[in-house]
Amino acid sequence: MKTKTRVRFAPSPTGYLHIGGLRTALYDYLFAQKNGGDFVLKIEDTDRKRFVEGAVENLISSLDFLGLERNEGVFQQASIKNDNIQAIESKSYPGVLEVGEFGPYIQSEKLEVYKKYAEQLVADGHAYYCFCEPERLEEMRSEQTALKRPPIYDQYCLNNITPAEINAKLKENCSYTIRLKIPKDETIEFEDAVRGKVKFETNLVDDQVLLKSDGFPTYHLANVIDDHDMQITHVIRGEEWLSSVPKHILLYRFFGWAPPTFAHLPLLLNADKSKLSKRQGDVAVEDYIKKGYLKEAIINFVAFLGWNPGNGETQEIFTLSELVDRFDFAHVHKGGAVFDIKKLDWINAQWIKKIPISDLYQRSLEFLQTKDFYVNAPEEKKSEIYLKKILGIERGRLLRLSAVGEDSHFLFKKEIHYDGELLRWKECEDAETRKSLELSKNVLEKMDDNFFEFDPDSQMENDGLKRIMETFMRVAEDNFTDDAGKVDRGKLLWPLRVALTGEQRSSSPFEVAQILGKVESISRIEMAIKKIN
RNA sequence: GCCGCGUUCGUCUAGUCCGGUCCAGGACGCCAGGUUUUCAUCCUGGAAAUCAUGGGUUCGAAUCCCAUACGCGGUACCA
Repeated sequence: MKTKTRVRFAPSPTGYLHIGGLRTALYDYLFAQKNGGDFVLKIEDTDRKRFVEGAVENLISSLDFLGLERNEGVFQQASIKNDNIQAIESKSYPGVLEVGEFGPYIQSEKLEVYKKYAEQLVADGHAYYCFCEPERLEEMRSEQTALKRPPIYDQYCLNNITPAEINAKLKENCSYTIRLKIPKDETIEFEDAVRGKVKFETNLVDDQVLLKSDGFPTYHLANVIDDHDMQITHVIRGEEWLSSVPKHILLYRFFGWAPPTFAHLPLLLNADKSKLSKRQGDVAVEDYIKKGYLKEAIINFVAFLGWNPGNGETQEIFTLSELVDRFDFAHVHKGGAVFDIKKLDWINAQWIKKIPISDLYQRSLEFLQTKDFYVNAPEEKKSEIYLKKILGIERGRLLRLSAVGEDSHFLFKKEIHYDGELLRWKECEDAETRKSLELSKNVLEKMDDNFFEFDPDSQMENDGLKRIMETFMRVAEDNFTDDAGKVDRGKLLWPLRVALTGEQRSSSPFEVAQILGKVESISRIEMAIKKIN
């Protein structure tokens, strides 16, 4: 019988969800979904020194926001879709829930388990107690480095302390650690899902501490035990873990367990190829969300950092479920990938154009509420339908949600202010400009009111806009064609656009007029005519 | 230092397993031109990689082998 695919994302609560962590979680999700498997979230909080308050909750929220659903492990009430699911509240993190039969999913809650296994290893002769002081270890290491030898524990406590002495020390409550006893002269070889065969000589592997003197396990011990307890079949993690795999393989062997498949992902890099770091830009997923990147775009972009669908595929924009269909380890890259924000911007712009207008509206509101032009706008210019109309013309030029409305601020104002000189098209005389504006005004006055009504949610072509445009184009041809038969549409359209927007650059006058409506458009033109005198 | 992993346009990458169709394809960015005035969008075109370097195998190598260089990761009672 084929065992069910089970993967896990195992972040440490030392801050927020890092973009590299997201990439790992994404690949976990994609791989699990693709194989009809389970995706488990557990928390590795064995390092109390680096623990950050609120980080667990934040990690969960970020994954939820991005839509990377898990079916087991650590949750928050809001992320549990099914009311029938049995959840236990965590003791160490109030409000955090644990769901599933293989818990606890928080390492600090299963300390006795790790200790029991560590002691079992000692009993079986695969690990030993170590009473060395940190100072001695440090001294030993610097001596080794000075002699240009690999810094490795010298096994002092393995060779120089009798069982009776160990018992005595334990009775005295001496501070101790438990170290893994690495066998000599062995080659550990394994098959990595992305890198292929990798081997290590055990003689160069340190007798790793498994249980720290504070009673907490190290990553190596806790990780192996958890993955076994939780029946994890594929361990997907960053490349920084590759060198510790021999320790993990040995642990699996000593416990008599079959190791999972390992897949070590390439690193994410800064522009200068160093490991992606905060110094050179944002690394927290929530920073990107705050800047107005859509979750779809973040996922789309991150998925392509180290993976591609292969086979000459030229599609670049993928939904989460399309990614699930295509994902495989064969196309995961081995080399690190530079995080290029320009490409993210482009993908974001594509997604802003792609999502339904009602969706764009919902997501834009929180950004709009931070803008003065929105806050100070009259109520009728804050209506859902009006905002959707604005978004309809803005989405084509918007890179990030955080800039929403900025290019259309004149649509939020009752009155616009600008220098009348801006109305002049090229070398035109004032009289010509005035004539042009009078003409536009006339055209608008005679225009069918229906042209100005449209449903921003509709997928259908905006017929009114088409008609408004056609009308003005015809008028331009009729009035501004020179003797050579060349039309200078700018003579009509530039003053019109400036009159409506007060801006040097903006959307087309047709779109703006349609949104403003007939009455307001005309009054803005009248305003403009006054400016010329 | 030692161990491990990597290296195709500025960037993300296709192609590498199964050598010829690759004087290396796509995308972002950049440059130029075009469309309905401006900006943006969109469209068309362009510049951009001696496939890290050197050797070997072969009729033929980005693709196979070896060496070197460079980069990165690990080398903790951190994950």
